[in-house]
Amino acid sequence: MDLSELLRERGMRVTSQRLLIERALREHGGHLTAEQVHDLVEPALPGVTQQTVYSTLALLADLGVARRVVAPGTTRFEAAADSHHHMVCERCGAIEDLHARVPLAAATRAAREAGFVPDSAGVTVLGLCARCAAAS
Amino acid sequence: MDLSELLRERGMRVTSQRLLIERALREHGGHLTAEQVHDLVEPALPGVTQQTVYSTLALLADLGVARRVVAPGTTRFEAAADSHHHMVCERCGAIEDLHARVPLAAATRAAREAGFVPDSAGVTVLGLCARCAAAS
DNA sequence: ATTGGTGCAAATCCTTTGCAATAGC
DNA sequence: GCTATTGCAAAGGATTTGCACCAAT
Repeated sequence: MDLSELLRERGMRVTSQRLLIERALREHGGHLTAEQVHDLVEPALPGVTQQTVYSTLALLADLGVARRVVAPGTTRFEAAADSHHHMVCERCGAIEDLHARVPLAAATRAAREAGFVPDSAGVTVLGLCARCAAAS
Repeated sequence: MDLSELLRERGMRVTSQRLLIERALREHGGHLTAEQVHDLVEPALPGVTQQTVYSTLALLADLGVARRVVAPGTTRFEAAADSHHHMVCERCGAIEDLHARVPLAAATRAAREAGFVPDSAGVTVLGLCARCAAAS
């Protein structure tokens, strides 16, 4: 299902801001801060404000099209394509994808048993990225 | 090893702020925001500033005595005692402990292979806490 | 006596909010 | 034309920084 349809289906308006921000997220592939998203779409949308980026990212997250990745200092966003895990550098805050198969069914089941309604689950590995490890 | 020794060993000063903040973290057991930590130690340390709390928490995290838990909106801190997982409510930001056995060796090994130097790893389940789920 | 820590104040950064203008329906 | 979205401006909250005083060594 494509974003335009999804928006129309919910009676929301299809704007170039929404389409372009979603595309930027999808094409970049990485974990972007709101500011990076702004800079990415600015050429195509001269004058977009950071606030529009924020509200659009929140909307995309609500729609399930984007995913919020909590990071030290700032929230980052990624396209909600495939599920993967994250390595977070404790020194510089960089986030990298981690591809590993981890069985999480037990975790989500335990969460559900605790009264929690799970939406998604993932592994976060904290440590030092290669660059910061080399520098110390 | 106790905090006083740890500090002395590194040539750092043993202050009541450091000892009491660490104790508050350990005795409370939960995931505290810097502000909550401040309010907890304020009775015993009249006039402590939020800045002292911040720098002390950063120090404790560096020493490995406390652990930073990245949460939406604000960073939280917990005593670095036992390793457990977290459920994070996407609506209200609450964090709860999740007790489940999840094999993470594969994840840390994959991280190491990617040049990352893992420090700790844990599962984060995103979703709605019982209270927020009931309210919607 | 030294100097690392703390308190105090102000600055900075990220994010949200209020309102008028604009653009999608 | 109606109203959700955007842009603009400002506020708010979390965290950091700079500097002078105090206290641990």
